[in-house]
Amino acid sequence: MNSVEEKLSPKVEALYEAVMELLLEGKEVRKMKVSEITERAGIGKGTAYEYFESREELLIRALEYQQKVWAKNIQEQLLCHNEFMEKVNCLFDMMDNIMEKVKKEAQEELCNIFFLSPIFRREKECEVTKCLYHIVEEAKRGGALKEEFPDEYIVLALSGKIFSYVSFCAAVRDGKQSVCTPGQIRVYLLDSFRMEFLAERKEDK
Amino acid sequence: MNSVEEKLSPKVEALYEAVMELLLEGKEVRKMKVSEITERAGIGKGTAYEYFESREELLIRALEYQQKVWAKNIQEQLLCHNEFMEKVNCLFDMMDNIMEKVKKEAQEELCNIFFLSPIFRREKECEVTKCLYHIVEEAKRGGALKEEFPDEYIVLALSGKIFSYVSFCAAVRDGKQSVCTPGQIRVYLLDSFRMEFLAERKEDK
Amino acid sequence: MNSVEEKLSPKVEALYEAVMELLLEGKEVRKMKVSEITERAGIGKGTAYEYFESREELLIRALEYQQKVWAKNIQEQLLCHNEFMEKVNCLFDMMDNIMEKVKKEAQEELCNIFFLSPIFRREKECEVTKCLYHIVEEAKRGGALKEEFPDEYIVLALSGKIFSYVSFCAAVRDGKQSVCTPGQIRVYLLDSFRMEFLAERKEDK
Amino acid sequence: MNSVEEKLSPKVEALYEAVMELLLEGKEVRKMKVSEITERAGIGKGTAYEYFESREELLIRALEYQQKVWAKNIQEQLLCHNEFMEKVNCLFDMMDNIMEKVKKEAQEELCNIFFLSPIFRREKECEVTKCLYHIVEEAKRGGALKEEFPDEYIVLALSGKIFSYVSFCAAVRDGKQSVCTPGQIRVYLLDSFRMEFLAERKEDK
DNA sequence: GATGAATGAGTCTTCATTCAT
DNA sequence: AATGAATGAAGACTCATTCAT
Repeated sequence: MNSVEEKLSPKVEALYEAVMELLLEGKEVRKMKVSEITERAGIGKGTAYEYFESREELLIRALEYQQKVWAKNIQEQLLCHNEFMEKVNCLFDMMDNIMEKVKKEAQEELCNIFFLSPIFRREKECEVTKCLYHIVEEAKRGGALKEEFPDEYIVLALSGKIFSYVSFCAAVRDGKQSVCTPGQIRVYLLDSFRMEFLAERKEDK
Repeated sequence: MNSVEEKLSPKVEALYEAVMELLLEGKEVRKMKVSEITERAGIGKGTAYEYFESREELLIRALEYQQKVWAKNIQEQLLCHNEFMEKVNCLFDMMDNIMEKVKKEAQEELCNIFFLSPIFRREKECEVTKCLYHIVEEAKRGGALKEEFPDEYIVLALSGKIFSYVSFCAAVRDGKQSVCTPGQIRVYLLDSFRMEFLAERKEDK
Repeated sequence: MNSVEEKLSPKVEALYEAVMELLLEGKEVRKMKVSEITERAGIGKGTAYEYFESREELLIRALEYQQKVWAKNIQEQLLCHNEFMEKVNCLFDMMDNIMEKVKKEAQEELCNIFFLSPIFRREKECEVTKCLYHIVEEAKRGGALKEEFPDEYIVLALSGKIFSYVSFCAAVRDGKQSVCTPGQIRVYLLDSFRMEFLAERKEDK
Repeated sequence: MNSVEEKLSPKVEALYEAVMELLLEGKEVRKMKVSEITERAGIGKGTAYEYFESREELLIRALEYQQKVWAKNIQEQLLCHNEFMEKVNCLFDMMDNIMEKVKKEAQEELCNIFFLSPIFRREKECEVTKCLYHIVEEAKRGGALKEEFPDEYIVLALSGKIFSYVSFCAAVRDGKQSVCTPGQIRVYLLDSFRMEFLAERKEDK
């Protein structure tokens, strides 16, 4: 029912995978050559043009698709948790997992593509942002979150903290000298979120 | 005394300005041609190569320089304010000013270059981040900020909020439907920062 | 069985031919542009780079190939003669033929490439020099040449005389005032060679 | 009285010297940049154009001049010897001396310029060739050489032998595997010349 | 459908030459 | 006279896209 489930043509799938492989290996998207991608995908160069109008379109579709795949994974993972803060915690865990798999050089590129670009080009509503809205709305209905803040601000704050965390981790991995460990920063960020947004009746839980 | 004050060769200055002009007009840095830059600068193509090894170096130097110029402006502006939260407020104002001058298409690029890249490549410590550290340390010494948080986390939280604000504004300008106005978001973000980090004895002031 | 026989890709062949055409028309190899060569070959500029890493490689391969072709022709021609001095005579004839086909401006270039360079870069043993060694060894075995001289010196002397002849002819064609005709010079050179190297029992043959 | 004696402008002299230095260091003449030459000469780039129309002219004049200088040296050296074969021997010695001073990479270039080019462009009669004519004529007048050969052929043969010797030495220095030593080749070449051209009455001398 | 050889527009970069100082 | 900053024509090379097979 979701476009992610739709079977992709095997060639298209191979192309999407090739783009992601190269990305995770630290290749900048703008520097990916069509020949590299098709070679990696194990298909002929011309074949890419059977499925896409241009290199540009191929890249955009590949990244779009990957976002949907990740959003779907995130949704599934979040289903494993009932409590709101557990879900938030789980989000941080997933970020850790993704960033660990990725070459240092790819981290910035990845954040650009999956954090920044969706933020700026809202028209193509970011799939991951939708997840955030979803759990925020749910938590509000469940009374876990304070009523006074609009969802929009809560989501903005949450994604801001996630972004802060990810960028801090990336900088540390990149050799930056830091006073705090990523773990400490994570505790600070989660505590801060809890203090600001969690409904008081948390205590009776 | 600062390298920003050093008189640049007029040709170099023209080149730097040309890069910034193009950037503010929404041209992606990676797509800027040497010919475009030199044409805009009003000099011959070869002249760029009298001062820079390559297109790459020209672009890097131009962006580096611009960051220093901006950091210097920020420092000067911040001197006009005594109280910490006034300085923070001033930072938000300056972000508004910069982003207003910029074409829609340039906003993302600008954030990439002046927010994200410095975050990821810490070795070349971001000039703007240094300003943040500076005012945080000063505020701590003055007793305006809670002692319990390390400077590193405070700076991270502050830059996270600034980034959230900027990206929200950009999205709104870009036509995104939103419940809140940028002004409201700004209030939320500043309040949140105040609640989390400001020392209690604020009241007796 | 020889690499010259191997069918070249038609594009490569066209490129090699184009280089030779330009060379024979008097164009200096170092001044040949890729665009000129491909245009002459009737193919696209990019195509040259499908087959060669660089302009440099294209030129080197083209000249290498041409040398092999000529060496092969020379070998074949030499098979038509049994007696050693007839073969030497034939070599002079072939030089005449080649140089006649060539524009005045190309003669020096041609000698540089096919005489001098191989002399200096012996590692890539000159194909034509190999022919000389071959007929000298054969003649020695057949008793036509004196035993007292090493093959190396005989070949050196022979190629020296050929070179003297060719350069003399070139100078005359170029308008140099000369006392002797090329024909007379040729006689002198061949007589000299005969006197120095031919075995005495020549007469009883 | 000779143009070599005429005092050159110090700038021109510096330029000529710079060209020779670069040449002897193995720099190909066609790859010498005006900036390299003027830098080496210790003068401004524009200054070269005060004295020469173009880079081309500068290079041609520099090489011409150098040939004259060498021809003059050769003439002077030859004056130290009375007997013809001593002079020839001396020529070989001088070639050895020159080639020894020169970087391996420069040897081919040098031979091209000072042997081949003069051969092909006779109009600008080679200074060194003039020396050869001079000693041949002198030796003939003195009865040291056979009358039967025209001077032209004798000079051609002599220069051919010198060229053979030089190229052989260069190849050996360049690592070529050889049966003979340069010394042996030299003996063969000189003996050959002696046998072919020296008048019989040598013995009674 | 699939291919990959062929293409050539588009770029960076070099360097001989000029000319204002 | 001497300079060297400025120039821009020229040329090598890349790579997205096409199209005949």
